[in-house]
Amino acid sequence: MSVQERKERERADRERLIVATARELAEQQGWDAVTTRRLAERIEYSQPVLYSHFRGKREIVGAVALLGAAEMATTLRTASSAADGPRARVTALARSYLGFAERNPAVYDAMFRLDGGLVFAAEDTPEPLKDAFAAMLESLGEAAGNSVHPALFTEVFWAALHGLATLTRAGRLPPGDAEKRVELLVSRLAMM
Amino acid sequence: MSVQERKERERADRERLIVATARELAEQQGWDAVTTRRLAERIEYSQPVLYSHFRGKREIVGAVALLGAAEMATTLRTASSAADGPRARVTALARSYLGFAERNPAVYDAMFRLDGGLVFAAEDTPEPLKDAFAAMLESLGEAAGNSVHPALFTEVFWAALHGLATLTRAGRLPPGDAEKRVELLVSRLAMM
DNA sequence: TCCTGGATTCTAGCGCCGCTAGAGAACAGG
DNA sequence: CCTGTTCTCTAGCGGCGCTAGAATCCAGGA
Repeated sequence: MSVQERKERERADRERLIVATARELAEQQGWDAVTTRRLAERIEYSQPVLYSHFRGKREIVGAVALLGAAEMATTLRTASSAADGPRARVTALARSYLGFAERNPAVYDAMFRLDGGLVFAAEDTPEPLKDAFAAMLESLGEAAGNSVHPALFTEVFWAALHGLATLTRAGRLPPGDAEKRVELLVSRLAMM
Repeated sequence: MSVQERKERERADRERLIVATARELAEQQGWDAVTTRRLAERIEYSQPVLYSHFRGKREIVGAVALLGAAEMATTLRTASSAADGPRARVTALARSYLGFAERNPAVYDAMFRLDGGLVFAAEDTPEPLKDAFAAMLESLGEAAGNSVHPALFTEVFWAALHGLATLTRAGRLPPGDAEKRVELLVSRLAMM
C-alpha cells in the first residue's frame, strides 16, 4: 500500500509545517498573534485542518514546547561539553540556558510559561522534557556538593535560572546587570 | 460642593469594588475567567462602566497587582520581623514569599506573570512595587556578603524564589520537596 | 474510461471575547 | 418644574477557539 504510506508521510509533513509555522509566528509576533485563523492562512489550509492534527490550540503549543525542549537539550550539552572543569561547565550551562531563553522567547514560553497540556516531573512526562532536565543534571550534578541530592540541586538551580530568564524578559529586573547576576548565582550555588 | 464630593467618593468606592471583584473572581476561577462581561455582571453594572474607570482589562490587572504588592510587602515585613538574626530573617522571608504566592496565585500572577501595563525597575515604578522590593531588600541585604551589592543580591534571591514559585505551581517541579529546596537556596545564597 | 464510496477539506456559523458609539435616563442647579 | 450636563445602558463591531455538515477529491474496481 504505497498510496497509504505517501498519505501518512504527507500528513506528517503537514503536521511539522503546522508546528514550525506556529513557532515562527510566535517568535515574530508573540503567542497572542498565533490564532487558529492566522495559522491556517499561513499553512494555506482551512482552520479545521488544524483540528485534524491537534485537539486544539493548547496541543499546538505543547508540540512547539517538545520541539524546543529537544533543541534546548542539545544546546545545553554543546555548551557545557566545550567547557573545562565542573565550575566552567556550570557557568557555561547557565549562560547557554539564559541565551536560549533570550534567543527563543516564544519557544521558552511554550515550554515553561504557557499551558501546553504537558505533564512535567512525572513518569509519563514526554521524553524530550525529561532529556532537557537530564542535560541540566549532567552539568550541575557534580556541583551539588556532598550532602545534597543532585536532582534537588538541579531543580533549585533551574528555578533560579528560570526566575532570571522570565523576570529579565518581562522588564522586572534591570537589564544591565544580567551577567553579574549569573556570576553571583553560580559562585554561591555551585560547590566545588 | 458636597454633592460633587459624594460623587467622587462613590466613584472611588466603585473602583475599589471593581478591583476587589476582579481579584476575587481571578482567585476563584483563574484570570481566564475574568472577562469584562462577567466582571460587569458581578458588580451589577454594565460593561462600559469598567471603561470609565480603566482603559481596559490590562489596567484592571495592574490595579490588582498594585494592591497585591502592598499586601505582600506587609506580609514579608511581618514575617521577617518575627525572626531573630539575619539567617532566620532570610529563611522567614523566603517562606513567607512562597506562602504568599501559594495562597494568592491570581494576585501573584497579576504582579509577576501577566502584563498589567506597570513599569518595573525604573524611576516611575509605582510606589507599592518599589516598596515590595524594599521589603525584600531589608531582610536580604544583610545576607549579601561583603563584595556583593545588596540590591544585586536581592534581585538574584528574588529571581530564585520567583522561579520556585512559578515552576512549583505550574507542576514543573515535584511538589513534595518544596521545603528542602528553600533550605538549600537559603543555605547556599545567604552569607553570614 | 467511467463510477462510486470513503476519506479529506471547506464553508459557514456558534457562543464567546475586548471594546465602543450613540441612545436614553438621571439628576443638580436655576 | 424645566434644562443641560453627566452618567449609564443597549446594541453592535471585529476577532477568538472550535465544530457540524456540505462539498470535493481520489483510489480502486467495473
